[in-house]
Parts: sequence; C-alpha cells; structure tokens
Amino acid sequence: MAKILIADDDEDIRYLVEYNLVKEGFEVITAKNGIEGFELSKEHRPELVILDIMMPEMDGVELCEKMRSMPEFDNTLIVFLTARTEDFTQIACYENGGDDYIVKPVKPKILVSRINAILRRSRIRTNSQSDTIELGDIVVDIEKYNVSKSGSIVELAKKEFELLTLLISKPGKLFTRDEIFNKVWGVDNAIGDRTIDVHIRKLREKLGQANIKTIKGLGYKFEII
Amino acid sequence: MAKILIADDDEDIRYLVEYNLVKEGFEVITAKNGIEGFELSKEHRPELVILDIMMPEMDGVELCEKMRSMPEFDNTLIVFLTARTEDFTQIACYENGGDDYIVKPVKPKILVSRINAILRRSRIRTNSQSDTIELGDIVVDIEKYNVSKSGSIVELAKKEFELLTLLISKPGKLFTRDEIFNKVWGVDNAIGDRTIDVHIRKLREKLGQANIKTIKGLGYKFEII
DNA sequence: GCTTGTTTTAACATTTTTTTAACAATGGCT
DNA sequence: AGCCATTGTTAAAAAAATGTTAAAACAAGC
Repeated sequence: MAKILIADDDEDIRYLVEYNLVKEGFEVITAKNGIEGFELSKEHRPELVILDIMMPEMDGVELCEKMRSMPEFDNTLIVFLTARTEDFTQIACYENGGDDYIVKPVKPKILVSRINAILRRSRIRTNSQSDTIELGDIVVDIEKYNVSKSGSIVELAKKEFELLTLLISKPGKLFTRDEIFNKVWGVDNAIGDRTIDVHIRKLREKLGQANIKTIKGLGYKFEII
Repeated sequence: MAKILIADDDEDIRYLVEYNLVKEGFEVITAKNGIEGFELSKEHRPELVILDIMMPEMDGVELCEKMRSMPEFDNTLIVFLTARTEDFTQIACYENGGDDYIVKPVKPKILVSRINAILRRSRIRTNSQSDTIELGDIVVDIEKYNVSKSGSIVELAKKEFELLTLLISKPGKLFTRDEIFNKVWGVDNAIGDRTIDVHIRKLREKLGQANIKTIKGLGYKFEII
C-alpha cells in the first residue's frame, strides 16, 4: 500500500487524518511543519503528501514549490488540506503544482475517497504489465525472466528456467526425457544420464515437490495442484 | 491543447463553462445529456469530460460507470460538476471512477485551475517515457541528459548514459547481451567480450550495486529495490 | 600537438552454473 | 517378496560467465 505523508501543525488533525488513512491500509508519516515534512519526504519518498497551508517554519505552499522544483518529486502527488477558502489561495495552490485542494473540515470518508481517487488515477498510467503464464501460485514472466511462487520471487538459473518454461508451456502434458533433451540441450549433445534429474531436483527444491511429477520409464509432467 | 467534453442539461452552465475553457485555449464539445455525452465521447475522444449528475436520459454517474467499464476510456479523466453536496453522492462519484468532484456554483477561475491541475498531473505520467524516468531514488532526465540519485546529480559518460537509459526504459525486463550490444553499440560493431561488463561496473559504482542485476548466461536487468 | 576525459582491451580473479559420478531410494513386475 | 531398471540425492569437479583492474587506444576541446 502507498506511503502518505501529512504535514500539519495541529496535532488533532494529524491524528485524525493518520487514524483514518491507517485504517484504510496506508502507511502514514507525520510532520509538524514544512521543514520536517521536507526532510521526511526526502527520507521516505511518499507517493502522496497532504499539506496544511499555515504552518510554522515553512508553510505548505512553500514546501510545494520546493518539491516541484526537484525532479525526484515530479511524481509525488501533492494535496492541500486547509481551512483557508479564499479563491486566490486555492488558485495559487493549483498553479504551484498542487494536485488537489481539500477544505477543512472534511469528513473522513470523503477525504479517503478523494485520496483513493487521486492515487488510482495516478497508478493507471504507471502500470504497464507484461504477459505472464500463471499456474496456481506460480507466475512466470518471460520478458522479465522471473518466476514467482506465492508472490515471492524465485531465482532460477538459465537451464532451470528453460526447463521450467518447457514443462509449464503445456501443463499436464508428459514430456519424455528425449523431448526435454532436444528442446533444452539441443540435438547433438552428449550429456550424462543424471543431468536432467539434477535439474528437476533443483526446480522441485525451489518451487515445491508437488508440481513436477515423475512418470517412471517415460518422463515428467507439470501439474497444477 | 486538450479536448474537453461537457455534459449538462442546463444551457447556461454549458455556455459558461464552454466560454471559460475556450478562453483558456481548450477545444470544447458540449452535450445535453448522458446519452449524447456518451456518443460524442466515442466520436471525439476527449481527454477530459465534465459531467453534471442530474440529467435526463442518462445521468452523470451512469455515464461514468459506463465509460469506466470500457477500456478505451481508461485514460479519460472524469470530473463531476454538480449542485449536489451530500456526502454519499460525492463518495459514490469517486468510487465509480471519478477523478474530481466540483460543487456548483464554482468561480470560473477556480474551475479552470482545477481542470488544469488534473490535466497537468495526468500528463506528467503520460509523457514520463520521453521526459524523465523515475525509479526508486534514481531519476533519469533524457532531455536534460542528466541522472540524479537521492537528489544529487550523478555524472555519466555517454555510453554509460545510453546503457542506463536502455536498461531503465523497461524496468525489470531482461536485456540480453546481444540486445544491449545492438542498441547501444550498433549492429556492425566488433567489440570485445568484457566491454559491457566494464560499463555495467561503472554504472554500479556510480548508482549502487543493488539496482542492476546480472542474469548469468543471459544478460542484465534494472530492478526497483 | 597537448590535455583531459572516455572507451576499449586484456590478463587475471571470482562467482555461478552445469555436469559428473558414486551411492541411495523407489516402484513396477514377475 | 524381492529383483532390477529407473530415478533421487549429494558433493565435488568442470565449465562457463562475469567481475575487476590497470593500462592502452581513442576522441574532443583547446
């Protein structure tokens, strides 16, 4: 879940906003003023920051300007949360690079909805997923050359990866040893008897015993559990 | 400049909004209700639509839902402009995929500011492949030809920069040595075995070990830590 | 032509992957 | 049940690939 930073000098507001965002599953960082907000942003790199306008040390608009002048914060979303309702303030916030302007007091549910909407929109652009083969809890991404099991990445060496992608290309199909040989090692290759077994063993070690099944006298097949 | 569609059954509002957006340089399309808004959106593919909620034929929320169910409108920004202020309406709008919610009456200047802010944000993401690429604490600005890590600029030689931008262009993707070779050095180039390694080494020296990962026997990939 | 910084080379070190080989375990078959 | 071909396991050897370093070759600006 996203990291969100709140900079507000009012402890009650910090607490209220933090409480509601944490309840939604966000990771929240709080700051008491602009300077602290800036330091913590550099350290934690939140995806979104919520800024009060009137704060001691450095106000929200100044902080916004400062962040917008640094390329590393180009993709950081900036939301103002303030009691000030004058038009010129609001316009200034938007023109300095703010992404939203929320007037206090705000109902928690609405705040959360707006934050979610901004993050959602921002993420639609970011995600460009490549095609993957999914089997049970195992996901193979050929372009990225990675394999994950139950969400965590499994490191596979080249031959292991090739062997796995062969088996997984037709789940349930039986691959004879000869077939595996030809496709993974190539036709003219004098390779010892136990080589395939050893590789199969490593795959089982990394992906779990159950998926790869031995058909004695014939070969192997990959099965979905 | 962007195309914007307004769907509102109140002629005065249509006129007011259109007038102010055209003055800002936008191309504006107007619709009298949800159905017309839908048809015109399909035809003109606006970057952003402004929807009233209460309209005859099809209301704004219905139109929003319909558009959000169609992948061709994934990147279309949806802003509600309505006199309705109840919390549940506002929340419903955000939860159905709305990007902003503006309460009537609204001052023209503020409306324009908000529209601009939403479009600006949306474009930062869209153009990010040509301008800057940001990954973790590393920011690459292709136009300015500079790279920064944790806010401070890192000096890279030409080949180093080209190699980095290639790897970072598709984070997580595996680039084979051949691929790297062809794209950074060009097709007909007789370059020794260790050249790529040496450049990789320099990048790691300057940007930290962790980001560039070796896939032995194949190539390299850039990973977000 | 000299200086400075960049790119490439080559020798050597290190790491990781792949294969081997000896031995253990298994399961179908008579 | 017990044999025997087949597969599993292990550690270590062999092979392959990459990392490192310094120096040489090259290029750009002055």
